[in-house]
Amino acid sequence: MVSDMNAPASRKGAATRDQILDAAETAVLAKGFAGTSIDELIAAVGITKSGFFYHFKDKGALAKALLERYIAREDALFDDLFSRADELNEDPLHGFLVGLKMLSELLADLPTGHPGCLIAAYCYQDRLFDREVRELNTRATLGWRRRFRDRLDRIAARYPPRADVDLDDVADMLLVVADGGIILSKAVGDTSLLARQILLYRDYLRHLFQA
Amino acid sequence: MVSDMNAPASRKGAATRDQILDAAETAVLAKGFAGTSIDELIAAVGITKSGFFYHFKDKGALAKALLERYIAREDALFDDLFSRADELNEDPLHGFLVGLKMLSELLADLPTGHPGCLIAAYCYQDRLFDREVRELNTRATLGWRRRFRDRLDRIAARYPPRADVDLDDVADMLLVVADGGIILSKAVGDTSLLARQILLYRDYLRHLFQA
DNA sequence: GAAAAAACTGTACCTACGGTACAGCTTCGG
DNA sequence: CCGAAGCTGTACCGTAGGTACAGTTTTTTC
Repeated sequence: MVSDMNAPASRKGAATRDQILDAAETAVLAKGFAGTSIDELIAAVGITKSGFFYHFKDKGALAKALLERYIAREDALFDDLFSRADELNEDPLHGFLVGLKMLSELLADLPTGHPGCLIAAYCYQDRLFDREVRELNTRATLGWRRRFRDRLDRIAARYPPRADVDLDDVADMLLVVADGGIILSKAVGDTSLLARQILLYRDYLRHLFQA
Repeated sequence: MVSDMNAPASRKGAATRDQILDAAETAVLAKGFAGTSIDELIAAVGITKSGFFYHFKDKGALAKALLERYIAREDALFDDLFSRADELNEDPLHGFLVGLKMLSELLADLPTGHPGCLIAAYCYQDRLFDREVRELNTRATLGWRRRFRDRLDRIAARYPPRADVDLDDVADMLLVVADGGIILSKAVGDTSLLARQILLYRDYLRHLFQA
């Protein structure tokens, strides 16, 4: 192990920055962006206001960094989850169904429920953000549509689907069920609701391609 | 037309109050509750700050009134829509499917897309509100679950469903698809996405009870 | 181990907003 | 023409976001 932390490595500032982002993510998902004060974040992390503005030039930069990190994490999660499901299964339909089962179980294992989707939170406050952040939101969503659409295309090649459903819509529906499931989970205070909704979507897919 | 505006009628204050609520609803759905200032509301309506506080004792009272009005409107919309669908159809399944078709068309006809669901917006900012408002949110959601669950029970009596799906989950799924569909519509800037997602849910119901 | 860069602190100050308090004015139905 | 509803005007307070910038400590690099 000649090198292991040589690259842009071991900057101490990155740790503080991450702490700020952690505190901000929790707060934004619970109180909205405008409802989250910089003062509460620096209190949570234990730095001063000047320290905060050293990392982020203004609150807008925090918003952008928060979303970028969230998108990267979700991407990594989907990569990991569905590539593992693929390894276990040759058939594209079964692979996707296994991936959805795993996703559902992962969500069911969150003891306090899903913390919330930043994309959804930002959509309901989009006038607070600049064009750049809104475009980031759109691009991420379209990227996930494409990701699932590609899988559906591979499935459709082997299991011809009914002609009257648009596969982009079916791909979107996973995101729809996830985001809607998070909201309903929060609304009724049922942490397991989201996981069951994912299974309903899975059930729909089975109907659609195998019936 | 001896009487038409005699009841508690023609209070001038109610009109102003409604204007405040209109401005607030638009603003809250675009910028969040904390991001909506009282100053912008009074500017939009053309009253003074004192005028605002005459109608609402504080911002929390505005939040509550906003949600109460929203819930009442949605309830009225569902009442109207599905009772009309019932009149056109004897069969409970066909009645529900017709109602969903009508809902989808209604949503497709909104030229600027759905303005957003206050329930969802409040869920992502629930720490800003007191217990009362959060409970209002929960009760409304459970009421809608019950509403759709009742319809599903009537359908299930005639068309026995598969045993492995919970009808509460299927009822929830309509709210899930609606709330998630609104978010995805906003995220990708496609005003017709929501209507198509409702039709996918409708398609799932057909599969579930008729396959 | 010293220089340089990174990661902060401290102070001071400005504006906007939520909220309070309260006195006064106007409009309109009975 | 009285009284209540529906406001306006003024003044004031605390908190939050944000700016500016000089100074200090910690870390990295050579």
